Amino acid sequence: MSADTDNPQGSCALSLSFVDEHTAARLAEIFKALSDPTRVRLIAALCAGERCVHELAEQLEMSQSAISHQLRTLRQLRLVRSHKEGRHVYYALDDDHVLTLFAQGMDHVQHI
Amino acid sequence: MSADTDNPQGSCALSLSFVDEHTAARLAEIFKALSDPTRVRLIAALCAGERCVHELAEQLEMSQSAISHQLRTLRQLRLVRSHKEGRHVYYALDDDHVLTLFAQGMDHVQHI
DNA sequence: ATGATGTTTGAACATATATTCATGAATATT
DNA sequence: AATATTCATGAATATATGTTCAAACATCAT
Repeated sequence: MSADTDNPQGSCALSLSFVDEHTAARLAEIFKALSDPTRVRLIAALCAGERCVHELAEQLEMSQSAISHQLRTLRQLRLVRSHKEGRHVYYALDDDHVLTLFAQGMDHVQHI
Repeated sequence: MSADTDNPQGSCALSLSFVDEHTAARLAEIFKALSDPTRVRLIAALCAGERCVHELAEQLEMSQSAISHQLRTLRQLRLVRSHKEGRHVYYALDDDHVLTLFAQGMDHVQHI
């Protein structure tokens, strides 16, 4: 069996198999953002629309500080964006890409 | 602004926003599997077809032990499957779901 | 059998991570 | 002004994770 020509996964597989270390690191970073249950629940909550920090803290029944720390992680990785309205800081999914990625993960979980 | 009726993300968002803790944990687990650069590179390598451990170790220029440890993580999360042929253990992506999830991540990275 | 090859496993260590608590900054209310 | 609310930040701690090394296991060849 020749491993080099063996390609059971389809035509797009070839380009995916050439992932340089930098890209691999960035990919890992994105997935790492979603590798924590709290952050998963935050993303899920934001699928329904934007929310401010204390709303998210209530919904997840966690301290405001903990939520803020996690939102910071999500913010740094551009998975969410925020804007201020008075005292409140509203968070929302950065774009539909995040939702698609998240939904794909859900698919996988439900598929197993 | 009524947060409950605000839904700028589309119709599928509602169901995604109701993610119980167990599902969140499983989702996080899946994403965690892809949250390490080595594992990302492994998945990428396997996109081209099945490979045995020492081939992957050569390609990634890492010790066989390190590769084996990471493959175990991926195996436990059903992202890869393996079968033995003589002394060799061949690994492959478990199904197309993995490839789709991975490709979606690539999309996101290249989109930012 | 003996030795060589391919893979897995366990233990130990260093690093990374999430969480909590305390504090500070900005805004709103009285 | 004084106070309360909302959020961000830093430090400390406990836990989790990746890596390395050594040893064990399985398979094959001689």
